[in-house]
Amino acid sequence: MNSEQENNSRKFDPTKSELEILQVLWEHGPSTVRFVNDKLNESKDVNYTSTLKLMQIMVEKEILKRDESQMKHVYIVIEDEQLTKNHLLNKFVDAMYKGSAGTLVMQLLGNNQASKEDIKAIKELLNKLDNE
Amino acid sequence: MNSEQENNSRKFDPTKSELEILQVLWEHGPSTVRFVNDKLNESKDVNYTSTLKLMQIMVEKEILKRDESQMKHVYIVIEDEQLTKNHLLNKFVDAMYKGSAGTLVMQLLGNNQASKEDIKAIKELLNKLDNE
DNA sequence: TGTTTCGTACGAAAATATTCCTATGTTTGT
DNA sequence: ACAAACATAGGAATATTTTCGTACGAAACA
Repeated sequence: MNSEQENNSRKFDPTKSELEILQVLWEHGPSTVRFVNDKLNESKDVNYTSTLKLMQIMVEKEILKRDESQMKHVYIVIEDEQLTKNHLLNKFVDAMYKGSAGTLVMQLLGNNQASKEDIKAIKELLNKLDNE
Repeated sequence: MNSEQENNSRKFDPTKSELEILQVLWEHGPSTVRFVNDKLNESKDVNYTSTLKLMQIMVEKEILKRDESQMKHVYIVIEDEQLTKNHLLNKFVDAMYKGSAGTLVMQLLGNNQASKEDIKAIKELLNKLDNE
């Protein structure tokens, strides 16, 4: 169905690198640059000041805010994780499936990209939706 | 479930603009630059030679091939649409939901982003999967 | 045939995104 | 107090993506 719920969320389009940072923050909550950088370095090679710079830019863009009360600033995601993911998901569905969520799910289910547990959970959710 | 089926498809990562072009070609089949550019101009403002350049680059990258037998070259998508979408979907799921397709579907279903028809179709597909 | 229109090729400019160097100050430990 | 380790700030260098100006040949047509 349509997914153009053009929510209040302002046009927010994290770049690839910004998304990597967001993922760390989503997973671990408010963090210092050092922590985020260490996490990033588990999978790629990036200099501390690069991460710092990026996070500073994200503050400017109001993607993050930070607590400067300590010397080691703590960065916090501003928009709720689910809201952001929702927004990105909608964008993705619109772009790739012309807004048809059903088509996407079809593809997901039809290509064995969902586990047994996934499928079970989905069925339960569907049942729950039925009873409403 | 994991969705790292690292398929044969080479690492293919269309940029934003490239994706817009792919969408036109997916929807309308092999097309000339003129046609694609006109389509793009329905929603944004872009110069003919910009689109041309982009499509030429996509040929270099082997995202597109082209038929030069006519003066007006006809551009054709190389990789199958579904394969590409699959690949992008996997990437998206991995990035946003740590590879859990179920989580994504949850979000989709849980947020009224799926229509009644979508839901019906999904149920049917689930039943079909059951009977296999 | 001359001119206008439409096509491709190519390089360079402009806009974005990413990385990191350098300066400078704070904390930690000896 | 001094050195080493660590923090931020900011600008510059790179890399990538996107846009478009210019050149030039083919087609359309008056």
